[in-house]
Amino acid sequence: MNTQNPPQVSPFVRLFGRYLRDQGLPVTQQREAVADVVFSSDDHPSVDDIEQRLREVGERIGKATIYRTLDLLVRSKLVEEHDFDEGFKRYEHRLSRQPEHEHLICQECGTVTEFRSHEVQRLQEEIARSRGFRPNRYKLEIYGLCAPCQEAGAELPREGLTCPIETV
Amino acid sequence: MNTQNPPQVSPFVRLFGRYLRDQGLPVTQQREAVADVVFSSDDHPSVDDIEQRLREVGERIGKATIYRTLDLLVRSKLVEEHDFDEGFKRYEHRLSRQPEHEHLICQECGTVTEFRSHEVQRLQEEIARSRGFRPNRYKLEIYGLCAPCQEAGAELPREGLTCPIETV
DNA sequence: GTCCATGCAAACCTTTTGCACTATA
DNA sequence: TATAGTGCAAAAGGTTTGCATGGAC
Repeated sequence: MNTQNPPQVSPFVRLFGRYLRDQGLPVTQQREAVADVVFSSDDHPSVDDIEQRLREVGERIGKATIYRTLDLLVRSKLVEEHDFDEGFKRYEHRLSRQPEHEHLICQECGTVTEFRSHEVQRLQEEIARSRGFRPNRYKLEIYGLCAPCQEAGAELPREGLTCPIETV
Repeated sequence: MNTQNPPQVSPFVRLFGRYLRDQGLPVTQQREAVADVVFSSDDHPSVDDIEQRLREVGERIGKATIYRTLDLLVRSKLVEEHDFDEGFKRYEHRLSRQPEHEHLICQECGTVTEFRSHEVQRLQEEIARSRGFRPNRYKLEIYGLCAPCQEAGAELPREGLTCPIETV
C-alpha cells in the first residue's frame, strides 16, 4: 500500500524496535507506524484517536493490531495506559520531558493537564514503606474544574445528601 | 418472596432512604437490600460480589437493579466507585471511620489496603490551587507488593527495556 | 520454510437500555 | 391511581480472540 516509507525512523520508534528484537519479536511496518503515532502525540490519545491519526497519514491498520501493539508498548514501559473514567483507555508515551507526572482532569471539558511534584513522589514512597508495602507505581489524579471552565461559569454538579456526613 | 423483613433498617440505609425521599424517589425493598449489603461490606465489592451477597441473604435482585441502585448510591455521595484496573468497578461506602482515604493495591494478590494522609490532602489542594484549578475530588493509588506477598517471595514482573530511559 | 503478525469478524465482558409488568406513595 | 421501579433479555461499547492469509526472519 504505502510504498513511501517515512523519511527515517524516529529514535523513540527505534527504541521500541530494540525492545521487540530483545524479545525475539518481529519489527513490522504496522508496529512502527502505531509506535510513531503514539510517540509523536503529546496528548493522551485513545485507540480511536490513534486509528484516526494513522488514517491521516494514509495508514489503514486494523483495531486489533493497534490494541496488540499498544499492549507491547505498555509492556516495554515506553508507554503508559490511563483510565480517566471515560469508559475507554488512553495512552501516553513516557519519553517526554516529564517521565513521571500526575494529572489534573477537568470534569467539564475533559482537558487533561500534567503536573509534577517531587513531594508527592516522596510522600508516596514514605507511605508505602511505612506499611511494609513495596511500591511499583502510583497514580494521583485530581478531578475538578480547569481555569477556563471556571471563568466560563461552569459549576460542578451538587448532588448528594444536603447534610454532608462527617462520621469521624 | 421474602416475607421476613430485616430486623430493622440500619442507620446508613435510613440515610439513603432520606436521600431518595429528598429526590422524590420511591424507597423500594430492592434499593434497601442493595444499600444494606454495600453498607455492611467493609471491603470493596464488585457488582458480582454484591449480587452474591444478596443471594446469600435470600434476595434475588436483577443485575440491572443493582447497577441502577449503585448509581443512586454514588449520586447520594454515600458510596464511592473505584476502578482498580480489573476491567470492572468496585464500590465502597463512605461511612467508615475513614471517609477520605487512599488505596494501596497489591499487584500479586489484589488485596486493597486503605491509608489516610493529611499531607496528601494538603498537597493536592496546593497543587490544584497553584494552577488555577478548582479541585473536586482526587485519588491516589499506590500499586506494588503487600508485605505478605513479599515474604512469600513474590516478584514484580520485570519486563520493559533492559536499559531504563531517563530522558530528563 | 517456519513462525509469527495482520485483518476481519465474531466473541467477550461489563454496563446500559427497552419494555411489559409490578410496587410504591 | 399515577408514577416510577423491577426483571428479563437484548443492546451497547470497548477490548480480546480465532482463523485464514500474508509477511518477517
